[in-house]
Amino acid sequence: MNIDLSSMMVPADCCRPIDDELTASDAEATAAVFKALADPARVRIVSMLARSEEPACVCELIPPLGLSQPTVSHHLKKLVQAGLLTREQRGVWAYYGLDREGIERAASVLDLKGVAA
Amino acid sequence: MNIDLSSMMVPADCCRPIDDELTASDAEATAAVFKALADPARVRIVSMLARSEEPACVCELIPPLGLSQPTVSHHLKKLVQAGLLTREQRGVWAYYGLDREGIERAASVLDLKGVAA
DNA sequence: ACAAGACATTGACGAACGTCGATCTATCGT
DNA sequence: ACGATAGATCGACGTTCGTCAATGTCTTGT
Repeated sequence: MNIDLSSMMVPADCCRPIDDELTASDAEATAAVFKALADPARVRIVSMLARSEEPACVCELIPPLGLSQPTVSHHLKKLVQAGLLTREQRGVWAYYGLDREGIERAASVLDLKGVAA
Repeated sequence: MNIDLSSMMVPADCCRPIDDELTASDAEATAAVFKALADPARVRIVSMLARSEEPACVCELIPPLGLSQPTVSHHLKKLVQAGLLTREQRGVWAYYGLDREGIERAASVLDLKGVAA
């Protein structure tokens, strides 16, 4: 009682695992970048810096965010660690700017063109 | 002892708040999408579906993920709610596929071209 | 009608996260 | 050297998240 699997339209043999071409560490690294953007405050920070072109210091960001200074510093650190922001010390002030390269790298992950057929 | 502020190279008048052109709810909505992608398992799910073109049923996803069935269902629900995946019931099976439109909408947020000068 | 299978939902638990007040560090002007 | 200020770090708190076992729901075949 052999069955020709190739001729079946509806796969009764569902549940054959499809291969994951993404390593566990690759997925973790990608998720880490999105995790950095998974907070309203950090989205607003990136949004503000994207429109200012020139870097901004921390004190400029605190009022519009409505958060305490330590909290803003915390978010900025997360974004720098994710490679989305750059930090530059100018005297007493710390200036944060967009890491265009990092942003583009994150955007390329969502690029569906060139993937699959 | 008047001071000409416009001629100062270093802004002693730092810390003037820059305006946030993104509403709080807008930032929250954007963050919600990234939050859906802020997990290694969900990144792998999207990655797998991006390469398969045709939707896949849950049972196909469980083995490569190495997670329990309820956990996989949980992740799939999150991705659907974020507008990144579509769900279609075919008999006993539930087929999940990429929501290309949703993915592109998320990617457009990271698009720096057209923003700032 | 009934049993089996695919998937969703619930409840519980530990880990990670966002937030703040308090404190520490570093830089500048006097 | 000192006081003032920008920003980072620490410690603690409540909340959210990822995970699983157990259970529920719905569809299919007998």
